[in-house]
Amino acid sequence: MKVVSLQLPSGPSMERLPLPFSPTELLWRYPLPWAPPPPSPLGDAKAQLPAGLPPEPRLWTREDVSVFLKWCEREFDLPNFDMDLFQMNGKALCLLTKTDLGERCPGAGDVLHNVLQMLVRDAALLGRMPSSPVTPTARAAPYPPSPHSHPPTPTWAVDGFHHFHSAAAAAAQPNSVTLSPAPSVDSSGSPQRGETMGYAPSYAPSTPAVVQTTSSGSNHSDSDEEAQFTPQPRSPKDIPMTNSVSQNHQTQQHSHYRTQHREFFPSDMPESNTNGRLLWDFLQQLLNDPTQRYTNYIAWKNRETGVFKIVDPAGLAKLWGIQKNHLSMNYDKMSRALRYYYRVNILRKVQGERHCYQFLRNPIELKNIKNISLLRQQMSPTRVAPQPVVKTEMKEERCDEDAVDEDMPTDLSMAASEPWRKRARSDPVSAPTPHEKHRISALIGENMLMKREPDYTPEHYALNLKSEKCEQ
DNA sequence: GACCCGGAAGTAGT
DNA sequence: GACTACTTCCGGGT
Repeated sequence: MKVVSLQLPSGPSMERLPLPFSPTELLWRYPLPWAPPPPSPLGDAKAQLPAGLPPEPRLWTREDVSVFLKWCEREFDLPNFDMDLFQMNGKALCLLTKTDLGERCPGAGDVLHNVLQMLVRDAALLGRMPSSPVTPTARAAPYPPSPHSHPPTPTWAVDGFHHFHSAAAAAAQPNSVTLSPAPSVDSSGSPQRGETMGYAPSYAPSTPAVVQTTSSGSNHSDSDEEAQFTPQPRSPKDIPMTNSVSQNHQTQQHSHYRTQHREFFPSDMPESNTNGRLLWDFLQQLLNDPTQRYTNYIAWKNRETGVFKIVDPAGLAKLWGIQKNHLSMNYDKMSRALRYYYRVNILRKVQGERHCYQFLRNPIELKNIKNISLLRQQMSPTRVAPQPVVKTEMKEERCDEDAVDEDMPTDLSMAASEPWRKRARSDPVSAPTPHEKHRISALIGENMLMKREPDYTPEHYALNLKSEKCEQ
């Protein structure tokens, strides 16, 4: 067995950087934090890479990965890899940590990892790769620069990133991440080459799962919670291993999930102007995942009307916490954030149904709003009428609330908290004083009559875009 | 007890 | 420093 003594320079705190900046992501963001780079010990090996194998590992297809692994077996005299554990593209492969790789191919993880790191680094050196792991070319997509210009897709449920993907799809494809075992309902794995639902897989969020807890020592004091967070497979289909499976295999699964998690909504995600950093966007992206990989966490109840259900509140909160690097996130906290969206009419609660919410705004509309607080300028003074899909039993429940919310403020910021809005239930008589009313009016402004009308219907969501376009 | 609500203060990023 | 979008904590209602 050849000895590959690759001394990868260890970047500054690379492995200790908390999510969402995984070591791998850091590598992408800051490809060469340790300049000047040492000469690549892989120089020879690279020259011997199988013909047709792109020098940039992150551009590899699954087939390329297979070819590469086979090549590694031969070249470095490694034990045969279990190819089932490497059903992924190059980008996903590069996301695997040394530990991950070691779990998948005991005894060869270091070698594989170092080879990959070298290839990645050298590719970055050559400027072959963009700074982001995610759909770099999508930036050229015709994302409307103006908050009032909208892409042409009229159906909001499809979500804005549909067309953005479409535009960038072809060029972005090589950078999509496909991981295996595929968490998708699609047993064939994550979408490849843009075949699913007409979406291009330029952005393929990985299955949310357990965060890295052991390898790389990357996380901090919240690791206790992290350790408790176990992957929640969507269906029996998604559990390729059963209890009878060896611990080793489970570890590999675990590792797999960890790896996926590190890729969760990389911050350079081009599909929106918020990159999943905003909660509504995060939810939208989970909901609109082309392969429906997150339906075990959150799922549409009625996509047309924006009604969705949080299937696994705790799990979803964990995901959100990981996304925001608030690892102590729980549903209580996340739901508080959701409740702030009530104010700006981004969300409403579907009364009478647990964990059910409704988007009140077209995601494209939201994505074109650079600043949520701008919504205060778009607020209709009247609350949205209950949507038809909401269960009838809720209607009574809504009554008092609607009355209370009549002059609902529109500012999401804490600076504009709601002195006039006493607790609806505990203090139903507290109404805005004249002075407060005045302030509300000032907040609402004049020119911001929303497209939503008092008799707002779900159809408005779909039509909202259209009408806005026409107005322009 | 879980869910839901919203006030209040704090925080990280811009 | 102002602002945003939460996060955290909490008391209270369902």
